[in-house]
Amino acid sequence: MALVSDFRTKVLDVVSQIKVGETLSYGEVARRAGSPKAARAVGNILNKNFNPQIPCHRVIRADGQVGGYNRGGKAKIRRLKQEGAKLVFGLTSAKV
DNA sequence: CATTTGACGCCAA
DNA sequence: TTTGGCGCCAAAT
Repeated sequence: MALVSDFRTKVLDVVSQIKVGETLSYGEVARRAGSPKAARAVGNILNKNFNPQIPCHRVIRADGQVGGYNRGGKAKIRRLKQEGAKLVFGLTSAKV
């Protein structure tokens, strides 16, 4: 009953496990959720399930980009910087 | 029920 | 190195 869809629940669970200052990529979350190729699905799930309990803003792309955010990528970056996450630099990946 | 979209990821040109 | 295209999964329409 509690299982709406294994993936959805698992993804939300994994994301909620992210600690402060840590950032996971969609691919990583997808892999933990049980499907290493469901990175797209992960983004979709988070996008339609913005749970205040889940730090979806700590989930970024594998390229190092922040990706997107229901509130706007800017807000996401802001939140990550505020928590001390290793953000490259805004939206443009400044590959040092 | 089938099709389209979407916060991605990786390979090829 | 950069840009483009394909592949994969789930949810929405």
